[in-house]
Amino acid sequence: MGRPIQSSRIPNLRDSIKEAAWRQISVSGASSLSLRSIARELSISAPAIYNYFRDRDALVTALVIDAYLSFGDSQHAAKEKYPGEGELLKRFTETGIAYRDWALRYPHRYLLIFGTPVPGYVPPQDEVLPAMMRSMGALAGVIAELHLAGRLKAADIPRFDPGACFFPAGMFPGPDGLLVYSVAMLIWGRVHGLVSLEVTGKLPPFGPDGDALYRYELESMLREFVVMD
Amino acid sequence: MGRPIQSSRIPNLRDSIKEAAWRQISVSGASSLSLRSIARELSISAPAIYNYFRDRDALVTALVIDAYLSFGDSQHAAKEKYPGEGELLKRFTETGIAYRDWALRYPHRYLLIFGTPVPGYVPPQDEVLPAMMRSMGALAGVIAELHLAGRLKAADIPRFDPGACFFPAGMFPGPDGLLVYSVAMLIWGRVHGLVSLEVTGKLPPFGPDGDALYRYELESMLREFVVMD
DNA sequence: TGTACATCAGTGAACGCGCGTTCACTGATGTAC
DNA sequence: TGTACATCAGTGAACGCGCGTTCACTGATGTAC
Repeated sequence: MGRPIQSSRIPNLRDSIKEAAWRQISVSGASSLSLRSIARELSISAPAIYNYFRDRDALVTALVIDAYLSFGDSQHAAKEKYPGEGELLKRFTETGIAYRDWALRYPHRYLLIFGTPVPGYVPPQDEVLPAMMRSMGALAGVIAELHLAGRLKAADIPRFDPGACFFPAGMFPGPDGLLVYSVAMLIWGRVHGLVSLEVTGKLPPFGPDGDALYRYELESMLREFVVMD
Repeated sequence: MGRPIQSSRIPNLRDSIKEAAWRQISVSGASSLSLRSIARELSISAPAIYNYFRDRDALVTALVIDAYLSFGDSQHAAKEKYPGEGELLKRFTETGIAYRDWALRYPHRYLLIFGTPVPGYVPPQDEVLPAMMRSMGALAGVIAELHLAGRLKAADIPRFDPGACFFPAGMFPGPDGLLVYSVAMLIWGRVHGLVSLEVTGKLPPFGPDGDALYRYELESMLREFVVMD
């Protein structure tokens, strides 16, 4: 009969723990994430989790990083759909649409990284920063490309000082990086506004009119910030 | 010597409980609000709270309503600073600025009503609705007034169907209420976007450049939606 | 091939903690006569 | 003015629960000889 076909051990337990954690977050939010109930769901004992994560906070940090990675993948994939020099506007729009699509597909990931902070938890900057910068860098990069192509309405847009910002200094290098930063903040604000209202259920979500509202905003940004053909 | 000057009872205990609750929320967020720790802070026993609130959820609901009332007070006060017929633009700007000022002054009240929902808690619509509609009605009212004065760029702005929305049907009566609704959603989205990024610490908060960024957005909305003089 | 051993993922019991809520109660207060 | 009484805000003990984390352990697995 040979060895037993299935071992009692779960393969890739580390990943299974994270999946169970996401499932719990989608039910009751990140602040009430519990190691014991994850263990219960996986039919393992709670201390077993400590073989994979130093403590509860380390698990949350891993989730935050995964969320940024997944978000970044979707942002860069969208951006790379239109890599041509003449496709800058399409590139912008596609990346903007991907922002919302990802958020609606993974609302709890979006809220974990962009929503109300989890009380009592501060993500360790040194661990999270690379994934965060990569993900936010996609849309910011498109804006920088628009600027390099001389297509930002540079004269009309005021420069805002980053100060002590979410984004580290040096994220927007090049000539007049402040302009790129300022446009990025304005655009991020508008995009985040609609998306977070939708994701928290305050706008009619997932519907065709959510689409229309959002697309209108993207077009309106182009009209306002970009020199059209 | 007469009666003891101070009784061991706290006057206005109901209010004291709510104040202690806000203090706790500002430290560790609404999701970890605890009746026992409120009691501890007030040096009373936990069951005493049940004389004033049916249960924990009832306390949260009272906080939500208070937040809407406080927000609504600030919105209507700002709006009434410029009641004249020729002061429509100032009225809009002032109300918009009050939106952010209130949020920055009471960040946890803002997050309680507009942030990530408290897991496991759904505010009872029938209790919360009046305070909510009054507060959101201020800015919406200004937009309706702009429309009545024929100053919305009606032709350029698409109409979005409210669908199953945060706002109940009938919030925007009058001719072409859908236009008012659509503009209100667009404006709310932009306002909420910047404000929520600031309130959650993702933009440099409380600084002069937060001011500038926000004022730029308000002006940009006027340019986009309103027929200027 | 067979045996001794090291590894180490996962266990079960225990620690000390805080929570919401209930219950019978107490004791100060104000009122009625 | 003095007494009997009703009211009811607040108490203390108890209920059953879930939590993160630690600890010494077990027992299956794979390796060295």
